[in-house]
Amino acid sequence: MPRPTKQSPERGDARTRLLEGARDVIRRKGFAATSVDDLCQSAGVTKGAFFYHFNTKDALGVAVANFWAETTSALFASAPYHEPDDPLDRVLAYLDFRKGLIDGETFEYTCLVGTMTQEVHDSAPAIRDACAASIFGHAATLETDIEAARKQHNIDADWTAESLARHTQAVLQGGFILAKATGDPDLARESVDHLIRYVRGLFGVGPNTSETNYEKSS
Amino acid sequence: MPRPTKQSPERGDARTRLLEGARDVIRRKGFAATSVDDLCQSAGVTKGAFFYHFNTKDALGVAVANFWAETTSALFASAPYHEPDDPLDRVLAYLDFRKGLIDGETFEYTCLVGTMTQEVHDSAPAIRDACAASIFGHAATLETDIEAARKQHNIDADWTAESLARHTQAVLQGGFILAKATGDPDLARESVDHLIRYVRGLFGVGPNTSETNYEKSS
DNA sequence: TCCGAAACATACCATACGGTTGGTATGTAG
DNA sequence: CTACATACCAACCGTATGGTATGTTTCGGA
Repeated sequence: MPRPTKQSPERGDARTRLLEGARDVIRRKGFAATSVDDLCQSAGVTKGAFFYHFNTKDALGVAVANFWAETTSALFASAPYHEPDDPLDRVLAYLDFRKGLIDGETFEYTCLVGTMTQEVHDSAPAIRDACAASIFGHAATLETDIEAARKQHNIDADWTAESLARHTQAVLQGGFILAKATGDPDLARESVDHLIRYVRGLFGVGPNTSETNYEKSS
Repeated sequence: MPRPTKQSPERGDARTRLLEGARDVIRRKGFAATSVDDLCQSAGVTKGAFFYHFNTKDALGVAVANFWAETTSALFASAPYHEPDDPLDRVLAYLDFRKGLIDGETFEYTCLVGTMTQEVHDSAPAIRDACAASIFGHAATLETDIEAARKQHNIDADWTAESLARHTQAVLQGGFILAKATGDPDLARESVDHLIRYVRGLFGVGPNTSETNYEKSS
């Protein structure tokens, strides 16, 4: 049973605070450069609490990757891009939704599991696998709509829905890297625009159909 | 004047060996997780040699990013994809060339400066800027051919050559992440295939023109 | 042949790191 | 009220780390 801490009883239990803090700190500094003390400070707990909930630092890495998978899948499941009847419109609305998420500070919109994958792919298989499950699990949710769109629009494609779904994730991940290189989220949005143009081209639709615009109004 | 070491007199001077070792070790383990001792071991030198050539670990980070920029630009400058007369064929040949480079172990084909950007973008501006210069400097070499192709083929585009050049780098970087997540280079090649299909679509050419195939014959 | 600087190697230091230990407050079941 | 598990805290430990101080080798030039 989680119990609130004396210092901050309103912020939830220590384990959740550690995961939320880790999510943000690791996106700023990376996994290896983030010390256990950093993680404890971001959560407002001591190392005793940390190692009570996680046996090792790597164990937190796995846990925060799973935490990321759960929270993002909940976000996407409740997002409005599922509304259109045409599955192609849902795919395009998804991409527009993703584009709208790219806003604010770098650590706010970049992908935790993409970042961690880069770092630990060769040294921490458990973390890498958890990250991969998050990435490809999300891609699978998109694959459904892509395949439905392919059938509904009678596209005789030389590509698979699976590969296109993965490609969307690759474009997003790559866009994040360019954005990090300059600190400018426009570079990530720019690649999403190219991706949208590509998908439209695959399905033979023009640059302006009538899907809802989900971009932030800022 | 560089001097060969007793242990390995044939492998060149210590500074170059440190840069070459850093290039490979950092691509495996990441920058933060790579210790100075790791770097010294990979080069077969001691810490005295390391700190004689580089004041700090971060200074090596900047140096290895510049080293990467120099060596890769030399590789691409001498690559055969510049041969076609049609600039569009050069662009497509470039993408085919990049696809052919994706082979072997993960650390052999992934991008050093993309990896380092992810890690240090918020904590080591000097390294980040050196990485950004490498990425966007390379993209600029591609931009020339794209712009020439756009004019030659009379494309009235709603995209710029600059943005498309950056997008190619984003796709490659994103493909590397997916490849790292699974250890399978096919995932990176798959995204390049989508990118090639996109570029063909932008210029209205079919799936099979006659550019040379630069893929490795392995 | 001698010298001095460049190019390393060796030994060492202070600190930060991941992890451990012992203890304490709180909740809960009987 | 007892007994015990959960959830956390404070202090500590051994080691690895980035960095330094100093010694040693190599080599071109006077």
